[in-house]
Amino acid sequence: MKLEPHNNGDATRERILDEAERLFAQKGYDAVTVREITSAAGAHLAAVNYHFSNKENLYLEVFRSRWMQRALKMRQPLLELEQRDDFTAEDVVRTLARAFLAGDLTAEQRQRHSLLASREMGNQSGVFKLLAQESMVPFMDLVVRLWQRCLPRPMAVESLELIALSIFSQVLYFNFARPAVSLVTGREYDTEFVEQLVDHITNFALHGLNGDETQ
Amino acid sequence: MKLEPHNNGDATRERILDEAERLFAQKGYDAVTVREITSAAGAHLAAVNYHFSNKENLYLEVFRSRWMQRALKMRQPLLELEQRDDFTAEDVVRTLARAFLAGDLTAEQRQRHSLLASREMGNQSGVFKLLAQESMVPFMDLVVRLWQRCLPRPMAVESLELIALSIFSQVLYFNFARPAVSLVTGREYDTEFVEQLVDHITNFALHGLNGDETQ
DNA sequence: TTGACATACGAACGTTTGTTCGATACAAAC
DNA sequence: GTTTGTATCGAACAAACGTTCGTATGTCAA
Repeated sequence: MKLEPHNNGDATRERILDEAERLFAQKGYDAVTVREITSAAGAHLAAVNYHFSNKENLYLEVFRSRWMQRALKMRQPLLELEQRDDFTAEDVVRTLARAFLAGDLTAEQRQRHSLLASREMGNQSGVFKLLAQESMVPFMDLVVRLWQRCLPRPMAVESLELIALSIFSQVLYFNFARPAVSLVTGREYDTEFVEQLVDHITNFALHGLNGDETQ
Repeated sequence: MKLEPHNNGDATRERILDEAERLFAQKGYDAVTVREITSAAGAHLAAVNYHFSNKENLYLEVFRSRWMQRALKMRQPLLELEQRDDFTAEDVVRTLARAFLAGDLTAEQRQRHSLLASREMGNQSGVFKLLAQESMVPFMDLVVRLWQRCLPRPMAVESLELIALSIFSQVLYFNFARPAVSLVTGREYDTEFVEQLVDHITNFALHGLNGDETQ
């Protein structure tokens, strides 16, 4: 009856991580049960405690080995931009918006990413500290650094930080609040709409309400 | 030993609603227990089921009788603006930002409001539908209407909706993600910083990165 | 004083929760 | 073939969960 060999390598562990991330993003930590995770992963109930000692550590591991890795991937386009010697402020914003909304991850992965992040933004748990210190702060610093290199006239770091946060709040929101956005705009998150969103965020971040429409 | 009379009017009910809202905002629905709520409210465990039939209905009632009422209050300044016959796009944005970040509610109430909202933005529960249909959509419509009356040249409704969502995402984020914002900026949410945030959002929404600094 | 009514209380219910533990099955090493 | 180590399994645990129910205590009208 049993198809899988017992010496599975890390196959079961990985499957549990996958399903755990999916369910944690969808429902939040407390709404998900260990039985739900292991059942979805086709694993035994006790597998969570065997591979991750306990539920809380599994949650932490989701961030350490899944979320962080994806955060690095999403930072990559900006790092590549940093290598170039000519780029504009628009390049920076567009690259950022594209990385979060239309990068090479799947749509589901992006939503997961933002949902998990937004769930941790409110409290001050250990996961939040990891997420903020290891991902958010370096990301903000990078964006500010890029702007300082390409803006025609210098701006205060404090102002640039706030602007970076404003843009960040938008890409986060347009990802994790999809039901709300779809309801207000009446649009589905198809390729066309996502491209429009990238354009909008770029435009808005550059010129605000007074910006020219590029589309 | 008992100080409160048994015929309490709705005092116990109200106390439970208060503590329930506070705890739901802080921890989320599933992380809060009925015992925790009633204990914080100084009420009996069974009081929740007596006054609200069950936990889920208590959660719904928090939104119906607390959250909605506050949402109306926060819309008020914009409705007053609508009565005037002269106002600028800056007035609209500043009034909106001020209502969410520095209105006459307490700082804690504003954070609660945004935390509860952000928790419901991700899923499609019944509470979300209530929140979106009864509060968010009318709010967006109002903002778009105001802009259409005062902008020098007409803009497409779709563009204005996206801009309204962008501003909304910022005021929401700067409220519910206070730990993250404080960590990145190194600032506490004192009066001065909140005023700076209102200025920033207004400025950013009007001119984006290219905006003049008014401060 | 009595009755009806609303609220609060104590105590328990059945279920679900995360976790534990010993037994079992398999692969690789000796 | 035996041993060793890793992974899975079945079964159970104690604790915590939301909920229920009968009773007690108060208020107010008759």
